[in-house]
Amino acid sequence: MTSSVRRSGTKGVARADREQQILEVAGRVFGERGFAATSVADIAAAAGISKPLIYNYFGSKEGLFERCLREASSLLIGEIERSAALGAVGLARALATLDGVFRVLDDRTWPWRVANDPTAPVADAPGELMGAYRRRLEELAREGVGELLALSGADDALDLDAMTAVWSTVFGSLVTWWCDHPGMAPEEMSARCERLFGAVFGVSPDTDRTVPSG
Amino acid sequence: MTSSVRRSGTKGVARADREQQILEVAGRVFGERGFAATSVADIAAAAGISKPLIYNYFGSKEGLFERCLREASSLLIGEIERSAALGAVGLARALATLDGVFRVLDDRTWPWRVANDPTAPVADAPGELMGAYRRRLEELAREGVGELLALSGADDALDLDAMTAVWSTVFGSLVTWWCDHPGMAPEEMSARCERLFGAVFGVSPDTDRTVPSG
DNA sequence: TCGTAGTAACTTACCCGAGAGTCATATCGA
DNA sequence: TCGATATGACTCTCGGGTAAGTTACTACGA
Repeated sequence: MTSSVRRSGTKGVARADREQQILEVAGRVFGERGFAATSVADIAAAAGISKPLIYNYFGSKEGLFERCLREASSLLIGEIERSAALGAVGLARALATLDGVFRVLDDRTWPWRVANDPTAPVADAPGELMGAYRRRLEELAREGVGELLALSGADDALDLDAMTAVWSTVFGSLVTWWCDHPGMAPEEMSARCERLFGAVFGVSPDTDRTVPSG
Repeated sequence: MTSSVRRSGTKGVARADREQQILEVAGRVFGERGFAATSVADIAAAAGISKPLIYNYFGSKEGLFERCLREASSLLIGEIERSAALGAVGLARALATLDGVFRVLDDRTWPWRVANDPTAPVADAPGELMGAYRRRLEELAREGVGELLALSGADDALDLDAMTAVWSTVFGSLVTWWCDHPGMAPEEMSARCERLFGAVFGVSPDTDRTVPSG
């Protein structure tokens, strides 16, 4: 007579499957509480497995986080570069980028939260990855912002720098606001962004007024 | 013959003075590394005293942080309300508010960093304080944003909500960017903000175009 | 001008719990 | 029966918090 509760031993889950399952759960938990505030035991419990299994698969808490971060950043950067490659310019490009991000995060927002986790470790692999992710996004943002500033005749390097920082956080705050309102469809949020940009710039989005993306 | 290194016992510093000194040092360290990443021992070392003295004065790590946060939020909210009371409207009010914050933080930016520390505890007194600070700022921001949206005929409650979030982060990112560029004079940064707003809105600041503050 | 007692300021050396990480062992499918 | 999958029960370090003792300033009586 075997107990209904299996106490140890294989559960017949293949290594690759288990790995994916852990990554998905870990991403969700890291996304909710942040790296610093979640323990490996939390993740193990959420995944219905034991702590050593995680160490067996990922080596360390940082290693696990790094994998989540890698998935998150490649998902986001991939989407944003795809939107950029669409060829839209200015305001339209900004809206297309936002729309792409909303769609790719629909019903699975943890990649955004993980990629923007303020409690992520600064050193080692996660820190490098985070830095690379930020630099790439900033690069893309800088393009669009540069066009906008050039139009106004402003060519100060620090102005461009500051404006890029501002645009990045605008983009980020729209996505974060949407993440905090679960159940709102991507199209609905995209429409909202269009309205808001229209209200600020006083133009309709098909105008080729230059506005940053990314 | 007394040793040149005093090992324990009073150093002749009055309680009130010591308290102020610890608060200033703690604010700086909390501001640099964030609440979660700084230990009480770090602060003690930076202040040149021992850990128990901090507990004697402030009861707990959270208690110490709460005092720093209290000072920071009252400084910032005080300044922002003062700017609001100046009576400027729209873009001019936004610029006046930014200018006030730059001036009050000049050469002492930790209050901003502490008040915006993403690793601050969410529960208990610090959490309450942080929440109150955020709500107050949001209230002020909502005023100006509401005017702007009303102009465009947009009256959706969630639009207002999202736009308020965006404006708050724009404000925040300008201040944070400035904090990350030490040595830049408040007037210089204010001028920069004016240029940037001009580039975005395509208007000069004395236009009474409605734009949020706070 | 000296003890000397009282008190406020301060430190050393410790406790203790949380959480990262490890080891020996158990179970199962082929 | 062998190797892959899995776990219970540990160790160890870090950091918040404390108990108990040390030093110096002050007041005051002789």
